[in-house]
Amino acid sequence: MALSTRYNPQEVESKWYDHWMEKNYFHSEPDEREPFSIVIPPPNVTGVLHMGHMLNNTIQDILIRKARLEGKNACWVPGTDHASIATEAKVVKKLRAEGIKKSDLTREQFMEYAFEWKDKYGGIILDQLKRLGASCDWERTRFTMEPKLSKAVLHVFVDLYRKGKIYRGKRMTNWDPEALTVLSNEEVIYKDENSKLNYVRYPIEGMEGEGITIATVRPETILGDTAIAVNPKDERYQHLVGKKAIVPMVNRAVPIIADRYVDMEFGTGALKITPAHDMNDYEIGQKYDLPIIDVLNDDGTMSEAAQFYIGMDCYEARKRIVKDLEASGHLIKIEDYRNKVGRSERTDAVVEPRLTEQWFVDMKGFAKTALEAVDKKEVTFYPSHFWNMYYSWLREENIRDWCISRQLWWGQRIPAWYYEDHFFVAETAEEALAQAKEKTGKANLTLDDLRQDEDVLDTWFSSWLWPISVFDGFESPEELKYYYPTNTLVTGWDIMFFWVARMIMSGYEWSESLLGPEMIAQKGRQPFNDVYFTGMVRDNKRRKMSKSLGNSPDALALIDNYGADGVRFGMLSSGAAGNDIIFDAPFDKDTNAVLNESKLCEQGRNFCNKMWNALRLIKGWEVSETAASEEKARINTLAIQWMNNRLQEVIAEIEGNFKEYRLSDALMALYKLIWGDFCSWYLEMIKPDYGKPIDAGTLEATLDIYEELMTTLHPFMPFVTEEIWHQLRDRLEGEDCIISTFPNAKAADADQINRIEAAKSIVSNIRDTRNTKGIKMKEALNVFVQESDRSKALFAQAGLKAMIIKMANLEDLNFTTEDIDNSVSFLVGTEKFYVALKETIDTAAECAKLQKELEYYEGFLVGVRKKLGNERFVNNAPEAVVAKERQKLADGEAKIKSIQETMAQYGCG
RNA sequence: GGGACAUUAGCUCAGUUGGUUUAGAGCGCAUGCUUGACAGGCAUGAGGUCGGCGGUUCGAAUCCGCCAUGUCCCACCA
Repeated sequence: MALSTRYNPQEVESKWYDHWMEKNYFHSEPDEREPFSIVIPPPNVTGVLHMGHMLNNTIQDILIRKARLEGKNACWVPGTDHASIATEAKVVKKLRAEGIKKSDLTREQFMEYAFEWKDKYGGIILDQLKRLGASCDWERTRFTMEPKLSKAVLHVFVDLYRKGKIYRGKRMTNWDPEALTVLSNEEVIYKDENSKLNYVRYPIEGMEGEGITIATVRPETILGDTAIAVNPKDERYQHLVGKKAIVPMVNRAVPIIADRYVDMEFGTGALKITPAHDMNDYEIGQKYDLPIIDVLNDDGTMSEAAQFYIGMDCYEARKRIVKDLEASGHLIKIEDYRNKVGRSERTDAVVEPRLTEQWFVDMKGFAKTALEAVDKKEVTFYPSHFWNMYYSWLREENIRDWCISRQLWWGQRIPAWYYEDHFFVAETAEEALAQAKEKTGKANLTLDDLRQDEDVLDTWFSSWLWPISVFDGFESPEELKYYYPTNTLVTGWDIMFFWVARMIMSGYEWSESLLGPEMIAQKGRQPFNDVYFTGMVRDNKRRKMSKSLGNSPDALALIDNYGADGVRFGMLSSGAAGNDIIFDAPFDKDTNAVLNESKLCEQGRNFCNKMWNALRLIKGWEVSETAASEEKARINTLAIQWMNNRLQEVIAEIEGNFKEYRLSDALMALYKLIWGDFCSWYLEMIKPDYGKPIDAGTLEATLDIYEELMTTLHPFMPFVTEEIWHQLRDRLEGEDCIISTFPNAKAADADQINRIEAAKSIVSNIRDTRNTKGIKMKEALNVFVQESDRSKALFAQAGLKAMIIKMANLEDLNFTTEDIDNSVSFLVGTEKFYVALKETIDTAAECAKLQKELEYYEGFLVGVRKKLGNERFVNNAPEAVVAKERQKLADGEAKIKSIQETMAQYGCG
C-alpha cells in the first residue's frame, strides 16, 4: 500500500478513537492490579472546550496513558459540574429572550426548563474532549447534580450540621444584584477602578454655621447614614464628638462618634457610617448599636427606606444625588479617585455588601487540617511554591467562614425545613417532620406544615466531594477502597481555594469513616497524592485568554488544522508546570479575529509528518534475506547499538522527568531523540544505497526501535503513534500501542555513545568544510586524521570509520603522521583532522578562522590556569574537580599547540 | 501595606545539592541544497559580559543582601 507523503490526522484520529472505545480500553474496574486514578476537574456542564481545558486534559491524559502502558489499572473519571450561578444565568437569559420571566415561573417549572437546557447543551464539552484523545472512562461519567451525587451532598450537609460545623446566621454578605444571590468571599474579585471621591458637608445640629465634611465614593448611601465617625485623637473634630450631624436630604440627626478605626490621614478624617452597606461600617454599627437603614433593594435599585429616588438604579441615583447635593450647597468638591471595587466572579456585577441570613460552614478546623496535609507532604504540590499562596489563604488569621447558601434554584436545595420559629435539618422531609413532631410535641403535624428552605447550596459544596462521590463513596465505599486516594489532581491554580483546598478538607473529614482506620493508616486520608498546578493560558500579549477579549483560539478549529497530536504537542511544549502558557495565536489586525495559527502546534504537526515519512522510508525498503556486506554489517551493528543506547538513556531521563512532572522536558527529549538521533543520524547510517535492499536483521532491529519509540511517545501523541505502530508490523487482534508495554530503562553504554558523538562531530565538521568551501555533497573527499593513541583508540571501534565515510561521503579516511598539504583542518576533542582539497585553499581565510579559535582557547585557559594557580583551590576543592581542571588545561594546551602548528603550516602572520 | 514568583540568545524557556557551562534547547534568523522518506524537508552557521550593585566562597547564572522592572496573590482605607 502506498502511503501519502503527508500524515493525515483527520482520518487516523477518528479511526483509532473509535477502535479504542470499541475495545473498551478506557474502562476500569477494580482488580488485583495497582490502581492509578485521576478525577477530572469537572467543566461547567454548559461550557465549551477552551485552551485551558486542552492543556489540563492533555496532561491528565498523558499521566493516565503512561500508567496504562505501565500495566497499572488506569481510571480517569470524567464528568461535569452543574455550575449553579453560571448555568442559572444562562437559562434565565434564554427564557428572557423567549419572553418568559423567571419570576413568572414556579420553582418546578423553572427546573424543568433548566434540565431541558442541560440535556440539550450539557456535556458538549465532554465530546470535545474525545477529539483531543482523552482516554476517560466514559462509562463512569458523572454530574454533580445527578441524584446520587446530590444525595451525597445532603448527607454531608446534615453530617456537618450535626457535628456543629454548619450554622445559620445573619451576617454581612456579598450580594450579586444581577444573579440576585449572595456569594462567598472567594467569588468576589476586587479590582482597581476609576471613581469619584465626593466631599459632602453635613451641618451640625444646634450649631449654626458648623459642619463636618466627609468623603465618599458612594454618595447614594448617604441616605442610609446613621453616624459620623472620627478618630478620637483627631483634634480637628474634638469639639464635635458627641454632637449630632444632620444627614443631607433626609435631615436625619446622627451621632458623631469617636473610634480608632478611622484613619486621620484619609480624606477629611471624618467617615460616614452606613451599617447596611459596608462591612466595616456594619461592625462599627454593631459596636455603637447604630440603626441599620437599608437603602437598596435586592436588584440594586433604591428602596423605600432611602426616601429619595425610590426604584431608581443606584448608579443613576448616585449621579442624581451629586447634583442635588450640589444644588443644596452640601457638595464641597469632587476628586478623581482609584479604589477597589468588588465584582461577581460570574456575572461581573458590582457586589453589594448586604446583611442577610445565610448558611455557613465553620472553616477554622477545616483550614488547619488542609494546611497540615500539604505541610506534611501528604499532598504534594507541583510546583512546590504554590504552598505560599495556599498558606496565605488558609492561615488562621485569613480564613473566613464559607457562605454556602445561594438564592438560586439550580442546585441542591438546602435540607432544612422550617416550622414556626424552629428549623430542622435532615436528609429527607420525612425525617425533618419526625424531628418537628418530637420538638413541638405535635403528633398531628404533616409535611404540608413544614416549609423547606428556598435556597440551594454553593456549587463548590458538591464539587468538594468529587474525589469521593464519583466512586459513590458515601453510599458504598467498595470502589473507593480501591481507587482512593487518587494519584494526581491536575488543575489551574486559580481554583486552588475554591476547589483544591476544599477537596482536601472533605477528604480528611470523611475518608476515615468511609474507609476505616486500617486502610487510612496504610494509604492516608488525602483525596490525591499530588497536585499539578497548570498555568493560565495567555495570548502573545500575555493577556489571560477569555471569551470577552475574544483572544482565545477555537480549540476545535485548532484540532482541525493541526490534528489532536499536533495541538497536544503545542500545548505541552509551551512550558513547565505552573508556568503560564504563552499561546501564540496571532491576531488579525483588520478583523480583530484570532487566527488559528500556532507555531507550536505547527511544530507538533510537522513532527507527526516527520515520523510518518520515516515510516514511509522504512516501509519502502526491499528486504533481503542475505546478510549485508561485511562493511555495511559493521556500520549497521554500530548504529543499532548506538540507537539502543541512546534510547535507554532517554527513557531513563523521561522517567526522571515524570517523577517531577516535567512533562514538556520529557516530550522535548523524545522529540530530539526521534527527529535528531533516529531520523537524521540512525536512519541515514543504516539506509541502504538507492534501490538496494536492506538485510532482514537490520530491518527487524529498526522496527523494534521504532516500535519502542512509539510506545514511549504514545502518552503524549496517542494517535500518530498508534497508527505508526500498526503500520510497522502486522498486528494480531487486540494488539495495540495503547496497551503495549512502556519500556523500563536498561543500562546504556555511555562510552559507546561518546564515541559516536565524536564521530558525528567529525561528520559535521567535514560538512561544514563543504559548506564554507562550496563543495557539493556528491564530490567525495579525502580525509586524514593525525595518528595518536587517542585517535587509534577511537577508530578501533568497528564500523566507525566506514560510518563516517558514508555519512560525510568520503573517498577515504586514513591516519597520517605528517601535515597534509593543501588541506583544511579541524579539531574534534584533541584529535586533528585534515580535509584534503583539490583547489588551492584561501590561506587568509583559514588564518582568520584559526586566529579566532586560538583566541577562544587562550581565553579559556586563562581561567583554568588561574584556578590551578590558586593554592586554596588545589587544596580545598574535591580531587575530582581539580583533576578535571588539569584535564581541561592539558586538552586546551594540546589544542593550542595544534592550532599554532596549523597556522605555521599556512604561514599565518 | 504584606507576600510570592519571575528577569538567561530576536521570541518562549531549561540550567535539578555552587565545580565536566567564558552557558543549553526549541522556534525564529542567515547561508547553501531541484531527482531517491519528508520544502510541513536536508545540511551548516551566527546570536548571550545570565536585570543592576554589593557580599559569602578557592570557585556564583546557581547561595545571601539591597535596588530596578514585570506578573500574580493577600489586606477593611471611606
